[in-house]
Amino acid sequence: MTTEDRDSPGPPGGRLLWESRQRPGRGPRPALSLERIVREGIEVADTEGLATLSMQRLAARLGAGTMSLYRYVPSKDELVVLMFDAIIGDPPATDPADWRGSLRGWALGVREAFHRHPWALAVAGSSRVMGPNETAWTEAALYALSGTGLPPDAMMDMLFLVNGYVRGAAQLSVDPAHGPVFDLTAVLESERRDRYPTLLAVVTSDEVTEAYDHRTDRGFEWGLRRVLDGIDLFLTARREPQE
Amino acid sequence: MTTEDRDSPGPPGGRLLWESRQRPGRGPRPALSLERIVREGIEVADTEGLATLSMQRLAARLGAGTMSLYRYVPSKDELVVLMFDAIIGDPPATDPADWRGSLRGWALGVREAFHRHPWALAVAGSSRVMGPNETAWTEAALYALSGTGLPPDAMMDMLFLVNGYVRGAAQLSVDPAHGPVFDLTAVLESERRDRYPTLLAVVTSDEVTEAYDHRTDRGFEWGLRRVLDGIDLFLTARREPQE
DNA sequence: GGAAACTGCGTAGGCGATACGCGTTTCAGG
DNA sequence: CCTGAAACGCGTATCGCCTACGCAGTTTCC
Repeated sequence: MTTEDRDSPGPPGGRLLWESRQRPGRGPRPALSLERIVREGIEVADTEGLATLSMQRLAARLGAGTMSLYRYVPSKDELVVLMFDAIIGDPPATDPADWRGSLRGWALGVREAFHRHPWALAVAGSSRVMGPNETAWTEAALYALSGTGLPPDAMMDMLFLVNGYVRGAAQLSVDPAHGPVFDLTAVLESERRDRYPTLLAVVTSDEVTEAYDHRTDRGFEWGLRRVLDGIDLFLTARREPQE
Repeated sequence: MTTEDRDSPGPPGGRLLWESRQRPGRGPRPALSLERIVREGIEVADTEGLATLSMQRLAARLGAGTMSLYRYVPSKDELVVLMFDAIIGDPPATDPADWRGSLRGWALGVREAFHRHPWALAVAGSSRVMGPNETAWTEAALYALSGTGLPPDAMMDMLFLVNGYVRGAAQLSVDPAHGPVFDLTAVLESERRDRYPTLLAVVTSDEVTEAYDHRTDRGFEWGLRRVLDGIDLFLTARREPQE
């Protein structure tokens, strides 16, 4: 991380996320717009990484002075949060009658967003105000679960479980810095390599079944199926108390 | 993240992680040691967050000049990676005859480390060279799975699944900035709150079953059990091909 | 025809990482 | 011993970044 971690004492206000902005009549017409700034920020983060995103570079790209951006955004952190909510977008439709299919689509949607915008993973990991879109995703997942008859906190937990898997798996298969996720060269060259016999056997094995590759959608879905199976088992057992 | 996301173009070299360091005879005795610097860095990150960790502050704490640290560490990024491998420590013992119990202990161990050192989550999410300890954890998990008879890549996948859940769940229950993980006040005060009926019903519900609380070990284990159940189901089905 | 409400943005302050080089310490080899 | 090479501590300086402040120009309202 290069320290990209923005973790300030308190999360940003999020006023821009939730309050409706209206332009007052007075004053010159703004040359930029919040939307354009956010869009360009996403573009930079996508192509060159979040770490290289600076207010000066962003302003230059927009043909504006650095400080002009601060007429639209109170701070860089707030901008990043806005970028995050923007790329998350709208959740897919979910159906309480089909929690499994709904959660599957939901999970694939989250994963896709993280794959398209690797920097978003780091943002998701920071404490922040949830934006309208992210909240809508939460709502969609809970709605999908609302047909299961689970108590509220158990629903929340299902969400944590699925969300946890999606995030973790994405983190392992997405590289924020456009490099290899697992760099094992150091291990292989180390004189201590015999401390890791199983790992070396696995890594050097020629036997590669594509179905399991987590960098592919199929690999991701394979793991997701295990998670949903686990949930299913729980729900079934719950419906039929003693067998 | 406040941007904690340190994502530079390439991961740090990791020489210090893997190469055995030996002090040459020449020159004055070092006043500091790599161990002491790493330890103090962890201390700062634990108590004040990774974002507040700067080379100057760290040096001051150690009673040294800022640039003295660079005699021990090539860059701050490398230091952070060393800190990560240090806090991960040694994995618990695992047993191929009991993959489930082993993976459970493994997962709890990872979770505990992340809870003790919240900043480590951000580091784990960045691309980096795996250190000896982290590699040992990987080895331990694969060793636990080596008794299942799965092909190598399927073992890797199991590891991804469990690791994914652990990371994701930790991320959701650990706050890197010592604040509330979910800040819903903005949602509740928003005029758009009726867009999230299920969420609001769940959140405002009085019904709280502690068993599901993911911030507790019990809640975490509850989700973990679903994951392991899913794996178990897969292994069983695999052993009995057509029922 | 002001005054008020905005706008763009130059300037400057403060902090952080770290390259460079100097003076000093220590030891190996003569 | 003595001397030069190897290491060490660290002051200085550069560069990049976020952002507070304030000014000058613009538009609208009364």
